[in-house]
Amino acid sequence: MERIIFHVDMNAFFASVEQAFNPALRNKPIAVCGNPEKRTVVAACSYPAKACGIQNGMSIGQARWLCPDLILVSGDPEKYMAISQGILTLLNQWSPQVEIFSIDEAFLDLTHVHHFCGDTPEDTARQIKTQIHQRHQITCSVGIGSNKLMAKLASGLQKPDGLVRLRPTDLPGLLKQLPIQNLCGIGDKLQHHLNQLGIVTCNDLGNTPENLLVERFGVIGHHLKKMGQGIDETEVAPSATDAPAKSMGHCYTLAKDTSNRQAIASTLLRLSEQVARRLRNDGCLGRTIVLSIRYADFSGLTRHRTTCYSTDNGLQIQRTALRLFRKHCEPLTQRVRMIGVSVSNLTRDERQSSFLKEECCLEQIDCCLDQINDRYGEFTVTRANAIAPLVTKSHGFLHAKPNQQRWLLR
DNA sequence: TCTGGGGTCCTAGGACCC
DNA sequence: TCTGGGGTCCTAGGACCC
Repeated sequence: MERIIFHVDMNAFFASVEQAFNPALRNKPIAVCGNPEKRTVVAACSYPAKACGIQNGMSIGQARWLCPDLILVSGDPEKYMAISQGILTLLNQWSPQVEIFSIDEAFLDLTHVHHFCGDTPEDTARQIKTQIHQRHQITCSVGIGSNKLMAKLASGLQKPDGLVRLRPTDLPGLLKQLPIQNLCGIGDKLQHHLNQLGIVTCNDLGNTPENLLVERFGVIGHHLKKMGQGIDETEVAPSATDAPAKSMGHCYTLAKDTSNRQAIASTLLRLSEQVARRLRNDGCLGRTIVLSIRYADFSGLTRHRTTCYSTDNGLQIQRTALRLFRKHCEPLTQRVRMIGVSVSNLTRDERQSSFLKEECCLEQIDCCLDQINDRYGEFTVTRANAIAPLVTKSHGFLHAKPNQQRWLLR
């Protein structure tokens, strides 16, 4: 039996949500980004903005150059997550097999649903689109195919507000022209390597001898060959909405590239505190600390260290991250552009080690910090050395010194 | 005009055990 | 006493996604 797989893809999701909440933004070129005062890029843009040539990932300067009337909106991830949850609830009413692919995309397996009811898949898709629009005032494109690969390709063929069904008989014509980078899973690096082998279209990929692909790319060679032929046997795997996170992290692009060690250490501490706060909020402890660095020339590295203990303490995370930095990045040969800290190897917090004196003390401090920052906002109180380079005479120091730390009250 | 941020998954390779 | 080979687990690092 031919499978009936839907790929539901929200159109310009973040921008559409902002327009739904603020009618004054509708039908205008808008771009959702980070803090427009800092180095940031376009995370999503409306269709009038796309018409000016603006694309996701583009710098704000370039976007403004292309579209001087562009309206910049600072993104609100919590709002997008709430809408995404609402859409997921709606999709779950259509099939028990719904796989969340990202905040604005999902796969549905409707094979058995359509086996038992009279509606065509296209009818169902139209009903889903109508429901989403009525409830959230945003449009989506639905792709229908006999597997996830084809469904995703189909949804990309008509935007915005599209509905495309690809049947197996449509495949040969489509794959003949389609560039390989349109396939989900082929990014810049893989595309470059494949192009070097003369493989440009999906058809080229599907016709390449499998042993050549395996020889060049290892085990993914088998998978690449199938992708080029439009074959995808993977199931729609229902996502557990309460599945625990596998890692948590934050990264920060500095206002200016720097080789100032104190600024780097402060940023590491600030990021570590942010990560630690999330770990505590989610009741998690992490054992592997990951440092990511991007240099001025955009080269970068990622280095891990797995510790013998699990932690949710910002200072402990920062110490490990700093050790990684000293070991792998110093002496610095060029300025640092971006710094990231994340924690993986997560477990539930059982507080088995909390009887250790130092940890008890650190936990109490963290608890107080969380209460203050929850009430008055992030970074109301933080370790002074987390923002030391930013401190001016106008800031007030609070000279409590638990563990030889200084605290800064904003 | 000058390139963000938050994740997951996969593979290679080493350590370890039987 | 010395040691092959298979399997599993863990870690590190990169590629990829939106």
